[in-house]
Amino acid sequence: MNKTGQRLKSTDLIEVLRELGIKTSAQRVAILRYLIDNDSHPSADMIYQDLAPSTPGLSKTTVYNSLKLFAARGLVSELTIDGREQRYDLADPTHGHFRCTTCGNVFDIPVHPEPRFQKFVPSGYQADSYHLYVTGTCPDCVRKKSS
Amino acid sequence: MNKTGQRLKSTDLIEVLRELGIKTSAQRVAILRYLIDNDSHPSADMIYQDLAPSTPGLSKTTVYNSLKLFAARGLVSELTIDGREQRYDLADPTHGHFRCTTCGNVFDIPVHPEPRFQKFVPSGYQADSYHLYVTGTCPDCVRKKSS
DNA sequence: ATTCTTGCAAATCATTTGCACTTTA
DNA sequence: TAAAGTGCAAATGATTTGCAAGAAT
Repeated sequence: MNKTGQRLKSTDLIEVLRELGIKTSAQRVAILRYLIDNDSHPSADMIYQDLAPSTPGLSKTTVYNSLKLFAARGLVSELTIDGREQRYDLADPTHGHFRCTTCGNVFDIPVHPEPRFQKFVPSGYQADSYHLYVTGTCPDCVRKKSS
Repeated sequence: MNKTGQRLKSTDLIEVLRELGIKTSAQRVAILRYLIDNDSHPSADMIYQDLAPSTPGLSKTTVYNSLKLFAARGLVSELTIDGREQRYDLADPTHGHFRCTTCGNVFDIPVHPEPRFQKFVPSGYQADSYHLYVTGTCPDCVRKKSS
C-alpha cells in the first residue's frame, strides 16, 4: 500500500519506464509498482518473495536484472546501508536514512536542501549525489527500552 | 605508510587495544597497524592479502574476527559504501566519504561539526552516528575526462 | 525477423561457522 | 591453567553468469 492508498494504473507505470528508455515487461512493471507501494527499502529477495505468489514464473534473476537496470537509469537508488545485502529505494534525493540498530528497520528522514552539503566537498571533486545516513534507536525501540 | 611517515611502536598499539578491553595478539596488532598506516578504506580481503606475506599463518578468519571486534569496541567503523563488500576505516566521526564512480576510490571528506546534522533527525529518534556519503567524480578522473 | 528479456541452474565471492589447537593473561 | 584467540575447511547466502526459450517492437 502506498502513501495515498491508490493503486496506480499500469499504463502510468509503463509510461514512467518508457520515458527513461526502459523497455517494458510485466515483471518490470510489477517490480516498479512494488517499489512505489512499499516504503520498506527492500532487498532483491524481499521483492522476489512478496511478488512471486502473485507473479507466476517470476525469477529472482529478473528481479536483480530489473533493479540493476532501474538503478542505472536513475529510477532507484541502491542503499548500501547494511553490510550484508543491497537494499533498494525509489530515487529521491530529498531524504536520507536512519537505521535503528535495535530493530534493524530503516526509516526515511527528510533532508530537503541538499545543496547545503556541497560545502563539505573539497574543491576539485565533482559531486553527483549526497546521502546522509544516521544510525541510532527509533522511537518504538526507545520506548521499549525505557519501560 | 601513515600520514606522519613514522612507524608506530607496537607497545603503543598494544596500549590502545588494552584501553579498549581488547586482548592483544600479534595478529590484532598487525591489523590495527595496517588500519593506522593506510587511508585506503580496505576490505577484509585487502587487509589479508597485504598482511599475509609478512604475517606468517595469518588467516582470513582472524582478519574478520578482529575487524568485527574492533568495530564492536568502536575502534573502527564499518563502511557500507559499496554494495558488494564491507570496508573498514579507523573510527573518526569528523569525516564523511566521497566515492568516485569512475575509478572506484574512496576519499575522506572533512565534516567537522557533526551536531549540525542533528536537525535532520525527526524528534523521537535517538541518533548515535551520522555519516555523509557523497558520490561523484574525483579530481584525477575529472582531469582525465576533460583531456 | 531481430533484438532484448526471462528463468533456470551452476558458478562466484564475501562472510560465517564448527572445531581442534595454540596463545594470552 | 583457565579463558580467549586462531586457523583450517566446510557451510551459507547474496549476487552473477551462461545459455536456451520466450516476448516485444
